[in-house]
Formats: sequence, C-alpha cells, structure tokens
Amino acid sequence: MGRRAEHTRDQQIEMALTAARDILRDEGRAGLTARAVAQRMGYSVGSIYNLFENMGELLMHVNLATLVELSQAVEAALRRVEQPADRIKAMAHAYLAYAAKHPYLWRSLFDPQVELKGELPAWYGSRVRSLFAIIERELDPYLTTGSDRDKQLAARTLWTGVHGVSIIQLSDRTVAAVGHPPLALADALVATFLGGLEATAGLRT
Amino acid sequence: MGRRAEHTRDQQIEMALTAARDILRDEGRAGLTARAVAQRMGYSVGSIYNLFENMGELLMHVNLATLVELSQAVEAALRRVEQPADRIKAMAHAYLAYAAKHPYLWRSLFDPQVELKGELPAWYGSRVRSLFAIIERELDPYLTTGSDRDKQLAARTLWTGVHGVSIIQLSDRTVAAVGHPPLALADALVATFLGGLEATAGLRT
DNA sequence: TCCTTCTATTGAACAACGTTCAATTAACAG
DNA sequence: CTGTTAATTGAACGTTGTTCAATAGAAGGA
Repeated sequence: MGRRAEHTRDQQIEMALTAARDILRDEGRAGLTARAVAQRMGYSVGSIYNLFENMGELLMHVNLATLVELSQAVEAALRRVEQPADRIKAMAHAYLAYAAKHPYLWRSLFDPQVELKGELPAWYGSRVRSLFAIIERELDPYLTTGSDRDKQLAARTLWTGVHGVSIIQLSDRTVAAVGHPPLALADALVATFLGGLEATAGLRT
Repeated sequence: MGRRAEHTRDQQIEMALTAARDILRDEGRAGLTARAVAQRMGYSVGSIYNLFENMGELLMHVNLATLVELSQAVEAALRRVEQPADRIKAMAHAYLAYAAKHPYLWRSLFDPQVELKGELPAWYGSRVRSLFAIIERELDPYLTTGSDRDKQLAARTLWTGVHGVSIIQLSDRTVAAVGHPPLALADALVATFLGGLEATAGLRT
C-alpha cells in the first residue's frame, strides 16, 4: 500500500483517539495496545507512530479527553441546585459517579506511568487547574475571611479529600467495602469539612 | 543443575521478596521483572514460578510487607505526642512522609493491576483494616456521641482524605504543585475536619 | 564405591508487547 | 505513459510473563 488519502492526518488522529478511548474504557490499560488501536481504525501498527510519538503520548491525549468530560459532568451537576452546601455535595457526587461509571478512564488520569515519566505538557496542567477553579468558585460562600490563597487551599483540600474517597471506591472490595458506601464517605467528608469552615470562619492553619 | 539445596524453599521466598522489594523501591514497577528478581537472588527465571503462582502474587506479598511497614511508621509517629489533635496530625504526617519516602512502594499498594484482578486474599484485607483501626482509636476523643459505626465512618472519611492528599503529592508537578505543599493540605484537612466534628459533636449525615 | 532414583533447577521456547525503518505502493506531475 | 514522491506497511528486534521438557546432582541401597 502507498498513500491512500482516505483520511486526512487529523482524521486519523481523531480515529485513533476514539479507538483508544473505547478500548481503555471497556478493557482497561491491558487491552490498550498499539496493535489493537491500529486494527480498530483499519490501519496497521506502524501508522500509530506516524500520528503519535509513542503509546504514552496517545494515552495522554485520551486522558485529556477524559478530563474534559469529567469537568463537564461536574458542571452539569451544578444546574438545578442552588443551596451552596448542596452544590458542593452535588459536585462530589458527580465526581464519584463519573469515576464509578468509567473506572478505567478515571484511574488512567492518575496512573504513574504517565505522571512520573517526564514533564507533562502545559495544556494538561491547565485543564486540571480549570477543574480546581470550579470548586474554588463554589466554596466561596464558606470563606468570608481569608485571602485568595486561603480559598485556594480550602478548595484543594476538599477536592483531594473527595478524590481520596473515589480512589477507595475503586479499590478492591476487601479494602474498600467495610460497610460504608462511597456516597456516605463523601457526604460525611463534605458535611464535616463545611462545618469546620463555618465554625472557624475560614481556615485554621 | 539439579537440586542444589543451598537454600530452603522458605529462604528462597524470603530472598525473592527482598530482591523484589529492593527493585520496586528503587526502580519502580517497570524494573520489577521476573528475570531481574531471579538474577538478584542468584537463580534463574523459572525459579520464580516455583515460589509464586505468577508475578502478581509476588507483588502482592511485597505490598503486604509495605503495608506492615507503613502501619509501623504511623504507630511510631504517635509516641511522644499526647494532645489528641496533635496525634492525628502526626499520623497524617507520618502517612505522607512514608509515601514521599517510598513513592513506588506506596503507589503499588493501590495499583489497579493488583486490585482489579480477581479477589484479594483475606490476609491482605485484614492488614488494611488494622491500619484503619489505629485511626479509629485516635479519633475517639472527638466522637463523644454516635455509634461505633459512626466512629468508623468518621475514621475512614478522614483517612480517605489524607490518602487523597498523598495521591496528589505524588502526582506530577504540573498537577500538584500550585503553591501548596502537601503538609499544608494535610494540616488544613485535619484541622477543618476536626473542627467540624467538634462543632457538631459527631457526624452530620 | 558405584549405580539408581528422585527432584530441584534450569533455560530454551512461545506469544504478545512497544518501537523502528527499509520496502512497497498508490497518487500525482510532467 | 512514466517518473517522482511520500503515505503506509509489516517484518524484525529486543523485552516481557509464563511454561515445561531436559538435566544435574544429592540421597539411598547394594
């Protein structure tokens, strides 16, 4: 075969990303091989390396798409909810729900294989920050005093807590399920944390 | 070669675990290959499969050792600290410090490759529960009201929060470092959470 | 001492992985 | 119709986990 010109380069990238995303969602990392992606898009192994530097780069682009979808799910959960405390709970629930619905996609976001291997591109970090920004915004009513930096700290603290719940939720039953459903953990965390913020009118440090 | 009888079977298991642990600690999962472990203990590839079902089982035994060491580190941090709030902070710090000191070992505890692949043995789950138990015990002063179940919920909630901080701590700089050191996150989480518990004399749900 | 028996240990072999790159082939220009 | 170009291929290489027939050498009996 030579040049087929059936698909532009951008189309091929799109096809590869879709294929990779589908595989990762359904089969997990183990199934996400260069050959599997190529086969699913109707090309051969080598083609993948015309589109991406290596499999790691492909995976990172899949992760970016996941990050966008996750942010959208969290934003969507905020509609129809008005009470500040309820809004924060709704965000936490949406976060947990997304992780539960697409465990492989979500876990891949924090996989060491991607993180620890060299620097992440700037666009990736900025996407993560935009997720933080949503939480900071919603937490604002609870932080009447304190600097912007304090608010940022509060937002990240709460978010890391919810994140931890999500991790545990996806861990093996032996580790996780000792009677408390993830939602109960998340609600307890949010309620107690917000209670603490109200009690001290800000953050104690 | 035939039977050399230089080491008993138990000795070999011990050697393999030590070798595997050293490799994982220093080089991460990528370096932890069957051949590398075998070479380090002076045996051949096949020997590994006389001692363990597969590499996954070996890794799980390494994880168990890590879990024990982590528990010990947390317990050790409690000595010389008396104030209840300080004790909890000390535990959180010890947890974070261990994860920071041995990132590969710690991360491996929650790696999907082990967790999602079949059931974990009972002894693994009981080890995890014993780590929870320490935290429940220390959280007791803050929970004057409420059932044992509430106390358990509070302990796990706080622990998952600290766990989340630790995850973020080990994530790439682009994601994690936006100005707040992990210790600040952990302290903010513990202080606010305990403040919330005091304010409501228990857990709101 | 020698020979047989038994088994712990080996390492070649297999399938599948990521990655590379010379060869190939289809589209285009003249 | 022919020559040029470059998109696409897939065989090949070095790894990986895992298997299992072959083997080496200790143990026991004559």
